Amino acid sequence: MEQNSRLEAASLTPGTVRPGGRTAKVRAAVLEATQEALIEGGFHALNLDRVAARAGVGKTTVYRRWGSAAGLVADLLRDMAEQSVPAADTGSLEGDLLANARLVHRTLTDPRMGPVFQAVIAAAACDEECARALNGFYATRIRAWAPCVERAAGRGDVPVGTDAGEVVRAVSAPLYYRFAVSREPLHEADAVRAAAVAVTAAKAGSFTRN
Amino acid sequence: MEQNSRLEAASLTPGTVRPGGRTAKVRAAVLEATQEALIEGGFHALNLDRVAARAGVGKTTVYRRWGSAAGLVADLLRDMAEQSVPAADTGSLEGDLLANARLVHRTLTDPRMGPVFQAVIAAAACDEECARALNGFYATRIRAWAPCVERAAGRGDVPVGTDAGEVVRAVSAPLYYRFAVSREPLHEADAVRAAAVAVTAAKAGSFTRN
DNA sequence: TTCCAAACGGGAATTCTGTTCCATTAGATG
DNA sequence: CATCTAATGGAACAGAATTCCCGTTTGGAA
Repeated sequence: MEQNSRLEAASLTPGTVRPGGRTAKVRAAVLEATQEALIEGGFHALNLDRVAARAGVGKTTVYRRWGSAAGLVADLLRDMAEQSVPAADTGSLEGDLLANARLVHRTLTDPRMGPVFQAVIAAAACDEECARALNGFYATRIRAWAPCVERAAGRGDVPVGTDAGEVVRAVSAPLYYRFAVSREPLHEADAVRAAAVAVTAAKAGSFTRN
Repeated sequence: MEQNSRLEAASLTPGTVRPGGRTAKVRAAVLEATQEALIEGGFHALNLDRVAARAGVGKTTVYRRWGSAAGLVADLLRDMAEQSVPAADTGSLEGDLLANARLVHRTLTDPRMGPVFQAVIAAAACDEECARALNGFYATRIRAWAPCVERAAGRGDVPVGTDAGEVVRAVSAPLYYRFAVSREPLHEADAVRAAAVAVTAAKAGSFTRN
């Protein structure tokens, strides 16, 4: 019985019974190689065979543990979600949301991070598991930045009942829209405007619940 | 010389020398089949072979004229950009932007159009030609809706110098952000809020140029 | 109406992607 | 430190995607 369950666990998700040492090294190398491949060729060009070669790992291992291009990206997203970046606390809603807008702008225009985000958005559009992973990634980020708005509500800068998450989303949305949807170039001014619009609307009570 | 240029044109872009009759029928059938395939399986599962079969067309033709999955989507996008939908004119900025927000919401949640937009966003993230085509599609839509904001400026509802395009983008952005980036469910309330936020910020002058 | 070549279509040949088998390596447990 | 087996890696294999070849159809100009 006990032996059976161990066998079952192993056959279902390789890499979970012996997570230490080699297995962890392999995962790190594969995710690193995946990210490099996404930067160079995007999601469509992601190839398990080449990822394995670049990671210096047998391709059988990659096929067994991740199964598909989408599986690789989903795992990369889970890895990315764990690396938290601290939210700002400048003392004013304007300052905090501007810091957020600049961070998003800097990330999306970064020559390495930009292509990675293009790729994970594409992967999420192609695969349900990736979509859930991407959703989790942003849920984490939104939760991390919501306190900025809650502090502003505490100071009386925005109405009580303001949906903090919605305000945070409103800052990112115009930047991601240009980046992934309308495919227009992103400028610093877009980040400044996004923050300003969110602050104005929040103070006017456009984000209150109900 | 003349014969040479004709030959060259034919070898470069099949379907441009004799665009009438059969060629046009084949294109229509292939783009229709492409859309159906995207609805069913998304961009990642788009297969030139199956598209050809579904369109009732030789697969050689599809490979020759479109070359790749990205080529098919890019042409589909050019076709979609040509089909214009008229913008609203309700007499108020609130009414016009709410109509726009509802239209976007309805489109993205439509069981057929939703998957198509997921697919073209994914394709644009994978391929430069698709990215340009998608950019052209939204440039057309934004241009079509900008007059709503310009009329509001004429009425004195928003400051002179308000960037009409930016206001229109601001309405779509939160909806597309949920749809394609954070992958959260879209509700009617999101559309209403998006329109309200854009109106509030526009009236406050957050979208003025310079 | 006639003619020419653009565009198409079917099938073979090729290339590339993904899968399976089995021997080898190395965590974990006592 | 000995043992057991999870996890890995190389190689052969199977299957799908793409290209090539060449005959057929058809749009459009004379």
